[in-house]
Formats: sequence, C-alpha cells, structure tokens
Amino acid sequence: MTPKKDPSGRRGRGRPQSFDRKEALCAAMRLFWDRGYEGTSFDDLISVMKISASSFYNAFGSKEALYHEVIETYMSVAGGWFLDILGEDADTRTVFEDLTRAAAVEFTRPNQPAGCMISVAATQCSPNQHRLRDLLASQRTQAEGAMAARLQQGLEVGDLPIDTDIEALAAFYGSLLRGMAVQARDGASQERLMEIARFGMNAWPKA
Amino acid sequence: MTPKKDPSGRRGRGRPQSFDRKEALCAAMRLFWDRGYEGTSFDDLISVMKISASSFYNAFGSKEALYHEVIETYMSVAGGWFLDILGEDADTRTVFEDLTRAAAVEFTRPNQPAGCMISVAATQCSPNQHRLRDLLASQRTQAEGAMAARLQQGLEVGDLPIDTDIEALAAFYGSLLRGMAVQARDGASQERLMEIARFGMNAWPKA
DNA sequence: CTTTTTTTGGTGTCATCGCTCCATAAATCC
DNA sequence: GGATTTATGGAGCGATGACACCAAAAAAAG
Repeated sequence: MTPKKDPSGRRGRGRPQSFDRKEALCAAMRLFWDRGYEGTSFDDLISVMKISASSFYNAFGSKEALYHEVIETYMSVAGGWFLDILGEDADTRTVFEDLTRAAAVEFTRPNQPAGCMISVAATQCSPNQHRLRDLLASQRTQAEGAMAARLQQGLEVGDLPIDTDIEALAAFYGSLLRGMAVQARDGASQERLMEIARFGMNAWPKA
Repeated sequence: MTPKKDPSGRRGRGRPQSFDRKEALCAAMRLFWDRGYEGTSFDDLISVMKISASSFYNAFGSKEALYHEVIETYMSVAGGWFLDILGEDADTRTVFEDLTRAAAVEFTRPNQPAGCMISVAATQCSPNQHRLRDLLASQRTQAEGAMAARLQQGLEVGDLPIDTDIEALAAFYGSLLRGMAVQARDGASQERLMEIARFGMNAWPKA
C-alpha cells in the first residue's frame, strides 16, 4: 500500500510514485467534502487526484479506504482548530466563544468547501453505507464528547453553575455548530454565522 | 398522469389504478426521508410503494418528479406543525418555545424516520443534482423567512427589544433546528432534544 | 547488464441505476 | 357486445458505478 521507506529514509526499490500522495489526498478531501461519499464518483476522484485507476488502487486500496483516510486528514488538518481551541488555557466561556466564532470563520473560508465535512455527512444514505454513517455519527459524538469534557473541567473550576447539565449544554453547542455548517453550505456569509454564534453565546448559563 | 376524475366524482373510463396513490406517496416519503434522494434506488422505491416500474412512471413521471411531490407532501403533512405553530396567536417567545419543543417531539416520533427531511437533505451531493440541492436550500430559506416574519411581527407589538436583529435571530433558530435534526438522526432522544431546545430559549433577547 | 520489485496506462468486467417498450388486462362508453 | 381508454406485468436497454487484470515502464539490487 504505502510506499515502503527504509528507516534511513532511502527509497526502496521499484518504480517510484509519480504523484505526491499528500496532494492527491488533499484533492480527494476537497471533493468528498463538497459532494459527500456517494456523491463523489470514482472517475471524478482519479481526475482531480491526477492519477490512473490502477495507481489509485495501488496507493489507496479502495474508495472507502480512501474516505477513511480523508476523514483522518480532515480531523488533523482542516478540523484541527476545533481541538486546538478546546485545549486553550482560558476561561470556559471564552473557549466556547472562540469555538463558535472560529466555526464562523472556518465554515466560510474561500478556496475550500463551505461548512464542516463531518457535520453534514451521511445523515441520509442508503443501507449499504451504514458502516460509513455510523463512523460519521461516532465522529460527531466524539466531538461533542470533547466539548462535554471541557465543560466539565469548567464546572470543576467554577466557570459554570454547579447544577449545569454538562451533557445537555454540550449537545446544545453541538447542535448549533452542525446547524451553522448547514447554513454555511447553503451560502450563509461569515458575518451571518458570527451573528448566530453571538446569539449562541447568549444561551451561556448564568449563575 | 393523475387519474382524471369527473367533476361529479365519477371515475373516467379505462382500467382503474390498483393502488392508493396517497399511500404509495407516503411510503416513498418515508424512504426518501430516511435515505435521501441519491441514497434511494428506483427498485427500492417501487418495492415499498408496491407498484411496478410502468405503474410508477404512469403515475409519477420520474424519480425526480416523485421527489418534488414528496417534498410537497412532507411540507403539508409531516412538516405542517411548523407553520401551524408560527401561526399561533400567542406571545412571540411562547411561539418559539413551542416551535423548538415541537421539533424535539416531531424529530423523534416513533414509526417515522428521525429528524427533518428537509433540514439534512442534499447538503452534499454530486453536481448533476444541483437543481435538487438548490430546491432544498430554498425550502430551508423559506422556513427561515417564515420565522423571520413572525419575529418581525413580534418586534412590532413589543415582544422583542426594538434593536433586535430579526434576520440574525431567525438564522440562529434556523441553525438550532437544523442541528437538532442532525442530532435526531444520530439517535438523540426526545429528552435530549428538549434540553437543547431549553438552552436555545435561554438565548432569547432580553430587553 | 540482468534480475527483481513496484508503479503505471489502458482495457475489460460485472452489477446497478433510472428508465422504456409492448403486449395484455380491466374498466367505461356507445 | 365492440370500441376506446387507461393501467399493469415483464423483459430489456443504455449509461454509469466501482473495480480488476495485464503487459509495459522505471527504478534499485546483484
């Protein structure tokens, strides 16, 4: 699958790959991001990745395997801001304000598809794609879990009223972010998303 | 297409349809609702509708025409609660509280697919389905417009601070409802959605 | 150079998708 | 009953989807 590299860094033998794997992966990510899994055809993929069918299977295994890899890439690159902000050393309210505002920015970046690749993916799909649907749903659950963990931490240091329902509050901000992702895909501007984010912060629990 | 009925109610001539058109439409709606447009295959459709391919084309024209009809059906039947509540004669805040709470109930009804058929549809799709994507996006925009109209009305009677940004507030509740729809599809319970709705109402503008 | 290993381009395959055609069945109208 | 009109069942079609195969090409290893 992956080109085998000597621990010393020297290439192994055999014909070298004629394309940059990361670049191809990134091109595939943008396509999947824009069109979803089922909406992206094999031919479109190898076209934007600029490789042939055989190179595709040689390098990535299958369409589904590529999609998995793309999700990992998305989480670590395009979605990295999410966990970064949750890890910020700041007041809990500030963290969530940054989070929602960052979403407004990230969801409307030019030169990349609008919205979040994970939030809106595979919510409706055919039964033979249920594995993927479950994978995406679990990614969303994980993201919400990360928010819940940060809120819990905030509760423990007194940033939140002690009777705050952490899970529910995380679900609220999860919902808001997913809704913002849909709005972004429908063409909402960054300013509009910012206003939504601001209203979202009005819901922050008061002591 | 549609079976021609005499104004007097008597059937015209020709062999009568052997199936109930509304029932078939409803079955198609549930399938589209669950799987989306591209995720629903022709064979699956005629299977749950219990009709043959020829009857299908005779009665509905094409898969896309059926989808359009299904959307209309959804808006008037399954989504009727939405406009009903917006039309309620009540305090504006109460209307939106009812709206978000009703969403929690409607999105988790047993015996029907979870979430909203419109909110999560065609957010990611192939380029040859852009007509449908635009249609769905415009339905979402219309729904938000209806909320904005109700808010404007509320502003005029003093239910809202005069400096309230109506469009933005409508966008906020639009986002929240769409996010709740995704949550519902991922399996969130009615109680969980209720909690989200409650937090959503905490964002209601204060004088 | 020869051998070995790996990638590449091109062509082919098999299933599925949405759709069409046609002969037949079942009703009404005269 | 015969003519007309509409619906049905079933077979099949062209396009596209994802993928497989294979001979040729390009590199390292001996």
